[in-house]
Amino acid sequence: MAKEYSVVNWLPHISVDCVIFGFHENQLKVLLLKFKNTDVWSVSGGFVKSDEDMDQAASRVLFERTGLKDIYLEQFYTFGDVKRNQGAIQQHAQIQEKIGESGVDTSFLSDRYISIGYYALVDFSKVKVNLDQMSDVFSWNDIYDIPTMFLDHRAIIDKALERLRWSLDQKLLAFNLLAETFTMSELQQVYETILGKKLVRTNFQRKILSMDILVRLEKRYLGGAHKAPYLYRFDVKKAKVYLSQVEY
Amino acid sequence: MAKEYSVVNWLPHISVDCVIFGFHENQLKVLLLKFKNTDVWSVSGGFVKSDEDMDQAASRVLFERTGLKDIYLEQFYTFGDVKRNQGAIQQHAQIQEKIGESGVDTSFLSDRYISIGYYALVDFSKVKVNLDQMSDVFSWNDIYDIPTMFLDHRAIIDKALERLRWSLDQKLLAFNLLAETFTMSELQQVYETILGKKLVRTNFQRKILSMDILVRLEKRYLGGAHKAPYLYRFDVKKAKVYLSQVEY
DNA sequence: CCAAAAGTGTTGCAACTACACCCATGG
DNA sequence: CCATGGGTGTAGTTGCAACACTTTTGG
Repeated sequence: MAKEYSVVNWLPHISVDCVIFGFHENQLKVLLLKFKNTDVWSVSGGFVKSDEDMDQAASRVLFERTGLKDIYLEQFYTFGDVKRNQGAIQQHAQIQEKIGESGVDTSFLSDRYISIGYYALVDFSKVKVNLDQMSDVFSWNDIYDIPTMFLDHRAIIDKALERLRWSLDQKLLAFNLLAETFTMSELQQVYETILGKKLVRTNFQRKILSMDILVRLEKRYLGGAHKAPYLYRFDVKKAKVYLSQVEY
Repeated sequence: MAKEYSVVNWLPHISVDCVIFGFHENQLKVLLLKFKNTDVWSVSGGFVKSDEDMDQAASRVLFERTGLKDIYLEQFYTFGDVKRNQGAIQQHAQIQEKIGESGVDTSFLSDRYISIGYYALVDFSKVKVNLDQMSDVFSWNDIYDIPTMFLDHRAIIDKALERLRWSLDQKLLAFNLLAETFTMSELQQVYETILGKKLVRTNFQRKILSMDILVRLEKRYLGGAHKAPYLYRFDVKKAKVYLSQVEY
């Protein structure tokens, strides 16, 4: 009772899972957390406060994990099977035992949860990862190399990726994974790693430039013995014009 | 306590809203219910049992409302703003008062709910609508003529329609809105009403027939003073072959 | 000089659009 | 006969894929 004034009211049986994508070393990566003393990984999850929009809850989870605000977030699917955790009963027991040792209350792990899935696109270089209470390690995993995941988190990642591929061109999402300025070949590599296939440079360049959504800046000098590439910046206003012109 | 053995356990703060589409009089219709003694309409909603998958809950809601099973259902979005009901406080008060008169407990109307949105595609001629406790009238409304809706149900319908347009070709959904057999021009009208634009008959016909997903049956004789149209049946097996052949 | 970067040109394919036009047929 | 249904042909367009080729330039 003494602490009641500070008790946060969480909506029961509802969670938010946030698949965080980043681009690094020419590959698309997902941020994963490992439960303490186990080999089980998970995406970043959280709960929803009773006075909080779901989108806000997802933003909060993302902020807690990465320190970033104003990040691209998209809700993609809600996972609500009773047996989402089927085949993971042992996983539960193992995790509860291992984490329980550190004094964290893990009883919620065996409750039924309906989880609203979001994915986030972040500038890898800006992320400062904070672990949660139950995790001791984090990792940026290549999307084609996902380890054993908690519950149905593998399916959640797959569905997120499917939707990301989908929205990539429709919403010009690739730029959310890059720094402020980038070269054309970096952009092409983002496309290639997300779509999982090689693209022809000349055609890709033509396509992107014809959208008229980029501003070309000075060149990037790295001291290589060759011509320096141009840097580009994504122009939000131009992008809006472009997106509004695309028919539907 | 005497009734405790039969009490169903519902997940709190979670609801399922089901947008039911049908095709009638050459138009795409949505099934709406009107709250007793009010002018406020809603789509078909329900709650989720604690031992029930979300998809099952949606199927159950659909069955209760239409008497139909094994119907195409697709989850399309989850609505979770705290103020989903903003601007509808008066709506609440009005509805609670009006419906309260008939002895139905409506206290849940003012709770916060996270609603998982599904849409269903039904054969209009097979539906036998059952009202729920709170409604006294139902109506199949043209999608371009939606009345004042409960809470954010207008936004829910719009989002469902957007997704339906989207999945129409990808998943060959049009056939779910037609009877077992249908003519080519009926099919074309389904496409036209969903997409909201006229299509050129010859091109449409070529496109559909080239998919090789239909079986042509005998002609339909209605006694008109002109050539009778062919009837077609959708062939599920052929459709699967077609969909698996379409690249991505 | 030379390797990387940037850009142009062209060819061919596939899909779609818009029409013109023809044949079939029920009553 | 004739209104409706069913189908073919085709010309123009667009977008994209593939690839050859040229030009630029940092060090």
